[in-house]
Amino acid sequence: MMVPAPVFRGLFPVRDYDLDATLDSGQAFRWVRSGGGWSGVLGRRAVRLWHRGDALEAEVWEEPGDWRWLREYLRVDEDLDDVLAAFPDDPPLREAVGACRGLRLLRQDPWECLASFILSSTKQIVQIRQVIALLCERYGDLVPGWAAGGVRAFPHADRLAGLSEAELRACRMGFRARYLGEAARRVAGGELDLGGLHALPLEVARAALEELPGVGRKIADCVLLFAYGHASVFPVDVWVQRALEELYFPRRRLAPARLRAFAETYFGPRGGYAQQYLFHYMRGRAGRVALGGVTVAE
DNA sequence: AGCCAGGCAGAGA
DNA sequence: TCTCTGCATGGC
Repeated sequence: MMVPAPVFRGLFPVRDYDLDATLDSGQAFRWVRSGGGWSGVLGRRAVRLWHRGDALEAEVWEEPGDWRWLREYLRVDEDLDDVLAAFPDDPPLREAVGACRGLRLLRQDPWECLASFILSSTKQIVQIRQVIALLCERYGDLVPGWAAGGVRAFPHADRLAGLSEAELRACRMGFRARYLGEAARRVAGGELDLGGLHALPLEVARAALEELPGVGRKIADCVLLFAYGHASVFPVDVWVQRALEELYFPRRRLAPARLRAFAETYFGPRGGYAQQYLFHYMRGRAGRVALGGVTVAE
């Protein structure tokens, strides 16, 4: 079987960019490790990425134009020093940043981001990946890529809007099927204008997202942070809640709303970045504890 | 074999 | 405002 060779190549100088941490930090769910790098699909473009010394290398199968679509997704022009300088200077955050310096936020497509996080509720990240992979395999358009027959794009809202709840449930998404279907119908029907949210103030955009069934504060905040670039937004999930309670409020129990209120003032205008470092730090630590459980007995 | 997962909605106090 | 519960599914 002939596997088409990528025909276009781009090189993007970067500093402090940890591609592995970034693409495997639970903000995007379709990147797969391959050939020492990563394979994924952005919009209708298949992309492979590698970290090469002081640059990121990209391969694509269609005319890339000025590459702006990729530079903006990866935020290669964002200066990490500026981001880190906006953090409060405290031991927990220093530790978290030290563990994965170079972790970045992406700038994702709003529909894919919204749909993905609707599917994320009470699911492990591995499972979210599986459900999304299945959804794409069944309902995504084929685009030129690393496989001979093409690779699957993320399904458009209007494609999913035409599916029955049973068809969605068959992608193993359980009770989230009703939520995803309804979101797809409202987006496809123009009732929710995702493009228009860019121009709206943060609170208005958040309220618009929370109108969707199955979308509460946490999922709305993930979309506002990961797709719309609202850098101060601080999504609080179970991991981040654990991190805040353990690192900032040991032996106290705060209601989620109070924890969020603390986080959004304390972590400042780039709080969303701080949140991502804490999230990744806690996940990595949990993994190491699980793996190293035997060797701890010294 | 259970516990729990990048939550949310609805009900009840 | 806060707490409790049901919800599908499957990894570990």
